[in-house]
Amino acid sequence: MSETTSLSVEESTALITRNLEEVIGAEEIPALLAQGLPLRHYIGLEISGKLHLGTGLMCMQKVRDLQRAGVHCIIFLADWHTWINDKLGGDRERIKRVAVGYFKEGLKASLAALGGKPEALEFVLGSELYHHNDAYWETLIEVSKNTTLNRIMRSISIMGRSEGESIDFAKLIYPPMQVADIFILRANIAQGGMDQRKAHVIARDVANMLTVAPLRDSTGKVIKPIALHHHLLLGLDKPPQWPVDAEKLRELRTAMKMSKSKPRSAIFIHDTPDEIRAKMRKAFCPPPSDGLDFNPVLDWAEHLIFRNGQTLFVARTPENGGNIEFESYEALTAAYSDGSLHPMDLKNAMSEALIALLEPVRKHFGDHAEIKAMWAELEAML
RNA sequence: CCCGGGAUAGCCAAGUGGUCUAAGGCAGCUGACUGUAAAUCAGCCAUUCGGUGGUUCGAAUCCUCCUCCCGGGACCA
Repeated sequence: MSETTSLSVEESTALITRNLEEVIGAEEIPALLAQGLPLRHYIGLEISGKLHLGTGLMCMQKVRDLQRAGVHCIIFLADWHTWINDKLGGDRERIKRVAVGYFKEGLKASLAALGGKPEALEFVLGSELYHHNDAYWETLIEVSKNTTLNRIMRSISIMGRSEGESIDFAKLIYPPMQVADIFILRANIAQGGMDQRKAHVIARDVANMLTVAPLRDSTGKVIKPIALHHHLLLGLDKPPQWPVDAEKLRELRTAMKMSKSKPRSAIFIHDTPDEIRAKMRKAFCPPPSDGLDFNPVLDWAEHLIFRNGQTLFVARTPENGGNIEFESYEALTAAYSDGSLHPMDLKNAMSEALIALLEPVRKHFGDHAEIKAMWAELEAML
């Protein structure tokens, strides 16, 4: 508790904004910190299948940073959004059980593994937030009245659906609901992957038009939520288009990301060491001659190891060059580029690094029968 | 409720009475080749065609009933 208050505005700002793909409203942060406004963060998660590293590690790394910066962090368990988006069979009771069971435990364990404070997390369940909450529904209407149908239709990519896809009407309610969530949770910081920016941009655009639940700073002035967008980890499988056409990168990003619906592309937070080794061994890992940009193994090394303040130890036989430890991503890519680090050695090193990083999570799921049962229940409904 | 169109492997999809123990593609799996993966090559991958009853020597293919999906329309005192 004392560590959070001892940070300067600059230090806090740096923690809040580091290691992100994009920050919208970065210039507003120092002022909010300086005036001592309590910062409330939010990240909304659909209760879809198993938790993979994108959620467990990428999302939670930022949550850890925010906690260290003194921000109150809220994990919004979006059971209604899950229902709307046809995940988990659309069974609301099961979704709710998985949310407050498996999901909560998985996220807490992941955050703990990254050095965060799971006990300080606030979990909010969508269905509970909405129940008997006039302000929520009023805000939903206000958000809707201040945006357009076209805008909403263009934003359905936030739910992993492509524009032009045939959808039922409920899916159009999803984006404005997500925006309303932010305001009703009084979150002045909204976090999500790059795929969530459309919802966050709408939130900022309508922020000044809301009358029921506007966000305010300490002086009472209406403010917009700061939007933090973290990197989307590449899937371990070959991108749908290879080589990647830089022109089409925008659309391809989503197709290239790790996805639980493509098991080969993802590692889950409680995968066993052997599963991790097997998936990593099969991972797409193009040679340096193909460039470094869309290599998922390097991508993971950068975002999960180095940006997490760790080093990468590569155990090699003497004939393959002997052991070596990389202190930075730059050093790693330099070695990979000049051919002195073989892809297989890189993969082996990443496997062991991830196994070690996820060890506490596996332990959490393995040691407690009750938590293991939650996981089993989820597996059974996939 | 009415009209029309559908329902074939994880997905897309051919096939409209026998040669269908169901083409092809994607995905997936295995092996070969690479000190990784990818690419390439070889192999595997529906005894079964939404369910039911029937016609027939013989049905995924024709008929009955049922279930579900899609499009349109009707109803809306």
